[in-house]
Amino acid sequence: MSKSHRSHCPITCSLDLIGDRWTLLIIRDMMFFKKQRFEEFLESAEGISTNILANRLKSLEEMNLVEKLPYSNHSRRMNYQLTEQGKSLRPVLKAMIAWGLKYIPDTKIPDDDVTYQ
Amino acid sequence: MSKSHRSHCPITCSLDLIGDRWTLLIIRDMMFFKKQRFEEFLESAEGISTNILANRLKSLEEMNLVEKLPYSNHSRRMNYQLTEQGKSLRPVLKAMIAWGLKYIPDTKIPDDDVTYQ
DNA sequence: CGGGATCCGTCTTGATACTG
DNA sequence: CAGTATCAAGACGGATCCCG
Repeated sequence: MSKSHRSHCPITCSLDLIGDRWTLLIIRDMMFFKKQRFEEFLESAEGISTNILANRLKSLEEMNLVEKLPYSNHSRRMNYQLTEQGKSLRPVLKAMIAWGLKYIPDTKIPDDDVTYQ
Repeated sequence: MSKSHRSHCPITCSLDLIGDRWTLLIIRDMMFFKKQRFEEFLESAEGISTNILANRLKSLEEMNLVEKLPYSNHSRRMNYQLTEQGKSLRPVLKAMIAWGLKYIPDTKIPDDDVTYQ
């Protein structure tokens, strides 16, 4: 990710940026589950380890898909939030949700939840 | 890819199946560029190596996104074609194309071409 | 305590050479 | 032409440590 582009193809370039097993999961957490903190991503993203998470958050910042803001003046706590460019990935995630729900057995949206909107 | 699911989340599961740097590129070649043969994918998919291509094609077959058909009786040539399930990934690719074109500099659709439809 | 960095063993990926 | 074998490089998981 975030390496030099392999081509001018928008699919190839998109995959260069977000085509791994974790990046879109972190964006999902921010977009649909309103997660904002390191520890929340750790819990939510099915088994990501701390070094990988730190690495992906840094990449996402460098790609301007996410911005890192201090939680308050008196805490080291950080908030990670989607930028406009990050939010614009919603149609991509929605398309994947629709495809997954239709074609992958056992995928579902939790009924007690209004997520994925 | 094609390992056991990490969860019931349709995004996570979709990423388990197609969330790597090559799989969607091969599907792009079949869907938009009408490629069907091993060698065509090798040329088109910006530097994929033969073992990775063979591996991904096998995975795609096992996931029933692609089917492998003999080209003729008297040739070892194989044709790889999208199944209905594979074709149903079009909206995902279209969403990535739209995002890439809008947010990644230097991405473009070749003007002499009517691809990506 | 939150947010990482570092180290290490393992698993995955990939470039290259080779084969039917 | 369409792959397989080999082996090196890199990505990853988990534990541990660190720093404010």
